[in-house]
Amino acid sequence: MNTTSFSWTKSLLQWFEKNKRPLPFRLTKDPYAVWISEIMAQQTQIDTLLPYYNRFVESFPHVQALAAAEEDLLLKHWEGLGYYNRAKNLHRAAKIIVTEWHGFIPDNYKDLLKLPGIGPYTAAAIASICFNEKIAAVDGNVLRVFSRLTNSFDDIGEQATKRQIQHALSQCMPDEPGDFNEAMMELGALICLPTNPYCLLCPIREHCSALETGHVHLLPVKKKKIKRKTLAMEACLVEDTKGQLLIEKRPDKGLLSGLWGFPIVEKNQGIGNYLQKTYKYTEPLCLIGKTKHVFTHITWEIDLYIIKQVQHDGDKGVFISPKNILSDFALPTAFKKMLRFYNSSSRKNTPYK
DNA sequence: CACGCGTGGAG
DNA sequence: TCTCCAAGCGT
Repeated sequence: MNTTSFSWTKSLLQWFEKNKRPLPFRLTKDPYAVWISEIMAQQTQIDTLLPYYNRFVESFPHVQALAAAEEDLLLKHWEGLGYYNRAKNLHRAAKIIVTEWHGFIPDNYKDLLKLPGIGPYTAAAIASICFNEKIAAVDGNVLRVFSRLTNSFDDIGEQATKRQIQHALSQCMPDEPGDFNEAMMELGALICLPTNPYCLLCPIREHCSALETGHVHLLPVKKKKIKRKTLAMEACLVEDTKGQLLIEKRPDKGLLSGLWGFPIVEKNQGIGNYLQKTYKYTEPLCLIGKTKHVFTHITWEIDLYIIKQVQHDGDKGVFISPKNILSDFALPTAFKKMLRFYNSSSRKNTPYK
């Protein structure tokens, strides 16, 4: 087994040193900061997470602060970033680190892998960047770069392919494994793009099998297509006599679990029926607009209704002013759209779409 | 292994 | 408008 690093490693590392983006979490090897950034980076582009990262580490500067935080506050910091289970797993892991690891983040791949929310990619990223462990961090960028370098038509959607690539790269890590991993990802993010890659600017183009054979545009191979089902939904803004709106905490399982939102049900259930059964509201509903919200695997086609001047005595649901909903509650984007529409349409006739 | 799980940018 | 895709993980 050849366990020396690849011949192109040096060129890649030199390119990385010169071209890497100045990201805030690159200013430190603090495993806590790197951990947070890597969790946020899962399935998320770096530019998107930057403001979230800065706010998060300011509010929760160390693992003890994170472990002691209220989950609602944590979710508020995650609001709009998506994949909210990441925040919950981060919380669970923080508590485990405090109670079982004396507040120290595990310093190796194997132990990191045991923590909730940390899989093969994230464990490898933290272990290599913070603790110099020679283990490959294989994300979507690396799968693409490696497929092209080796002219491999293996399906990168397969778990087996990911394992093989991680194994192959891990056998050949240089003495700067963290830099190597980051360099591979940075190359994928800046040069070896999914479409129209900048091959002429690539520091390892002379070693690229796909470029040599003209297959760059065919790689990587990903067979599985996402199939998205459409659900017809009905949502309702329930307004009381003081102009406050009814919000509900979503169930603790499933889509957007643990966050807050306005009453919403599938159309065949009927929002009027739901409100009457749950809150005994009998005031008339008025359709005020239609919109669509697209998740990874579901599309909601939403009919938005409103009920005005609802009488309630406090025990029938949580009523909060729109301003305080925005400032104090973690509201997913689908519901924020409704609130924006509500705020603007009270002054002028804005189409809801 | 297949599927559930958000959102925003780019072509 | 539609599709893909992004520093993936849990079940």
